[in-house]
Order: sequence, then C-alpha cells, then structure tokens
Amino acid sequence: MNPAYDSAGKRKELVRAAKELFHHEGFHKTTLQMIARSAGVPLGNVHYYFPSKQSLAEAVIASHLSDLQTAFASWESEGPLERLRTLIRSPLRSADSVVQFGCPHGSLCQELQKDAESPLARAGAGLLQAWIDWSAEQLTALGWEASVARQMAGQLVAAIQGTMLLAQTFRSPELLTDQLGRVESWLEEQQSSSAERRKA
Amino acid sequence: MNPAYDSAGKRKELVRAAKELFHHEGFHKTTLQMIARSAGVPLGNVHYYFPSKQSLAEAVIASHLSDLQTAFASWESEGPLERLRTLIRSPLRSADSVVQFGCPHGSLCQELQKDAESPLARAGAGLLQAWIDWSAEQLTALGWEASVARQMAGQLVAAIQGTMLLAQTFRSPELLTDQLGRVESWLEEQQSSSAERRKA
DNA sequence: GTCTATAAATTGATAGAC
DNA sequence: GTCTATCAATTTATAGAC
Repeated sequence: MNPAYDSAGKRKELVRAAKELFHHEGFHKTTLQMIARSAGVPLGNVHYYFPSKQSLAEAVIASHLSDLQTAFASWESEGPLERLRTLIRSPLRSADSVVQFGCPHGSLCQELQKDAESPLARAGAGLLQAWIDWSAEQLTALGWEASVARQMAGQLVAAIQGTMLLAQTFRSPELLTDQLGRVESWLEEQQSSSAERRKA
Repeated sequence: MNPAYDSAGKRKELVRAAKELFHHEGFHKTTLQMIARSAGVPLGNVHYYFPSKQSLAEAVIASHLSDLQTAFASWESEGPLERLRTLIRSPLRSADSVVQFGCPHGSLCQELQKDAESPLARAGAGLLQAWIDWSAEQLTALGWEASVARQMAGQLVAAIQGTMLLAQTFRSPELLTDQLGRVESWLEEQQSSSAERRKA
C-alpha cells in the first residue's frame, strides 16, 4: 500500500460517497460531514483531497459523465433504433432508485442551474447535453436530417426526464414503466411514419 | 391599521417572499434570514407567524395550489382542446423566469421529494397532481376514455416538465418555445387520429 | 403584536501536531 | 499523508423586553 494508492483510493471513495449523497439528499442538503462519514474519512481530511465542496462536486459530475460514456460505449453493438430503446428503458434498470430520488443527472442539473453564476451550473449542463447529443447521433444514423434529429432528441430527453420527475413525485414504478413505454411507442411511430415518407 | 390586518399582511408577505426564494434559490438553500429580509420582517419575528420553516413551506405550497386553481378557472370560457393548448403555452408567459429558475412547481417537487418522510413531500406532490388531474379532465371532455385520458395527461405533463428542465439547463428560451410547440403538435395529432377513428 | 438579543447546533474551511 | 482540534460564520429557533 504505497501512498499514491491510498491517496487515489480515498479520493475515489469520497467521489463515490458524494455522488450517492448528492443524488439521495440533494447537493445543498448534503454536508461535508455526511460525505466524510460515508467515505470513512475524517472531516478535516476532505479538504486535503478536494480544496472545496465545489471542487468535489466537479469531480462528481466528471464521474457521472464518465459513467454515461461507458454506458453509451457498451451499447455500440446494437443498431441505432435499438440503442435509443435501450436509453429509454435505462431508468427501469434502477427503477427503485429513480422512484425514490429521481434522475441523478436531471435532479443535480435542476439544483445547480438555479445558481447561474456557479461554474457547477455549466458543468452540470454537460450531463443532459451528453444525453441529447448521443440521442441526436442515433437519430441522424436513422436517416433524420441533422436539425430535425436535434429537435427530436430534445423531445425524447425531455419526455424521459419528465417521466422520471413524475415517477419520483408519485413514488410509482408503474408510472415509470407505463410512461416510458409510451415514449418508446412515440419513437416507433416517428420511425414508421418516416419510412412511409421515404416509400412515397 | 388594526392588528388583524397587519398580522395578515405580514403573513402574506412572508409567504410571497418564501415562494419567490424557494423558486429562485431552492428550498434548502433559502434561509429564514433571506425570507425575513425580503419580506421586511425581523428574523426573530418569522416564528411568530410560522412556527417552523416547514410550516412556512406548507403555506407556500398551498399558495401555489391556489394560483393553479385560479389559472384553471380563468380558462373556463375556452373549449377543452384550447384549454390544453393554453396549459402547454403557459410557461411561455414567464419564459425568462422558467429559463433562469425552472418550473416553480416541478423544481420544488423534485427537491422536497428526496425526503420521503417529510410531510412536505406529500404536499408538494399535490401540485403536479393538480396539473395531471386537470389535464385528464380536459382529455375526458374531448372524448377519451378515463384510463387513456390519465395516461395521456401523464405524458403531456411529463413532456412540459421535461421541456422546462431542458430550457433551464441550457438557459434557452428558444428551446422552450420550440419544444412546447412540438408538444402542442403531438396533442393535435392525437386529437386528429382520434377523430379519424370515430369517423371509421 | 413586535422587536432585539441570543441560544444551541451545524456549516465549510483551516491550523498545526504527528 | 493523516489526523485532531478548532475557527468564523451561519443555521433554525427561543427568551424576554417593550
């Protein structure tokens, strides 16, 4: 156990704890005390690894972005339409967590975005931007013109995010399943109407 | 200026200030100090009108609900379809505020709902429930079967709420206008396909 | 009813021993 | 690198004068 390993290990552990607590309790309600306890690190030690709560939050956002890229990469074997279906269904794989705490990206964005001055607002926006950019890519691959694909991607992500908000608000896994199914149907209708247009 | 008037006036002023600050800063970031200052009331006096921050938040939610009912009542002269269009367009009337701070109901719900134990979570849910119930009523009046109307209402509110989250995240009034227009188009497509089914 | 003063606990962040 | 002890400021809430 050389120092470098320990240091990196505790850093990662702090980010993991903060990521979970920001999701479960919200950014402003989460204290460094709570993060330190969950990570098994003394309170005063947190500032050795991260100079401020903000810098820790930046590391959390970077970790979320990395998770997203890993997920997208793991779906590469599928076709564009099936990839979008996988995205739509992805909240179901952690339905309990979504119903209790909402979307870890969406809820963090909403909270951070209230403070427009904060550098965290811009960083957080990158999370939802990643959702939209990736969706627009898949839609482009399906043959949609670039500007239309961007619009549709926005509609798709808005529908998924809004669905997670409602499922959380009413603590209803059924709502999550049903409404995500309707989003999937909407996507398929767009696809088939597009296919018809191409035939005509 | 009898005491009852003054008392009621300051109570209302505290609720107004808290409603605005919860929207602009978020519930947890807003302190009683900030509310007292905005309302022109000494800090120690807040607890004379409201025993706790929570009871003040309950009054804020009740005020939001009252606003909603007032808005719904003012749209009664229109037909059901036009009423739904008015709902979809309603974020545009305060576009700047939505882009900066998000939906006052949706963002409050998301924050309060993280703490399932809190009575505020249940109270907050009443706000989005009002959106859905009212939308389902209009859809029922348009001839949709009750359970279908509920599902469609959920989809509609999810789309509007998700759109507001994206518009806030990217600080884009254009995104708000464009995507709400797409929600309106979706609603009209549902209506016309329903009319076709009835003809057939 | 209204206010000042303050309590009691907690916050993010720092200092300095080891 | 790691920890304890602590600062200075802020939090919700209360006590008690007027």
